[in-house]
Amino acid sequence: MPQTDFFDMVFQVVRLIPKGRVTSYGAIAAYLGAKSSSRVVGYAMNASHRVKPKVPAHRVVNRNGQLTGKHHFDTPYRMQELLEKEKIKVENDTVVEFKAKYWDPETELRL
DNA sequence: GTAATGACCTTGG
DNA sequence: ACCAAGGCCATTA
Repeated sequence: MPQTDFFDMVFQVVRLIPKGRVTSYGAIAAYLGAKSSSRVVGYAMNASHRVKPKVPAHRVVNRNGQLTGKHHFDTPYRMQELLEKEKIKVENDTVVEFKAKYWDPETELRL
């Protein structure tokens, strides 16, 4: 499978996201050193379904905190359900208190 | 092989 | 303050 290292790194970071926390594509891209390639991160999520260890893509949202990719899940409700399971409130396809639950790899992982 | 798209973000007018 | 366009990497047609 032509999954490049970029994808793998994205999956790694996404899998490292603590429970009850969310992050944004740009944050992961920035952590990888490619803040401009935030699109690739989103594409990686799309491929996350094919990866062996499924990646918690539901914890990844855009900079606005909106569940833009919920439509790409098995069902549009799946993402919200998973988020609610993590004690993350979601309203109007948007994470409530997003900034409060925001998890920045550069700040948390980098230390 | 070229062209277009995509779960985005940043910058310019 | 708002609207528009560009850029990045990989995949698919």
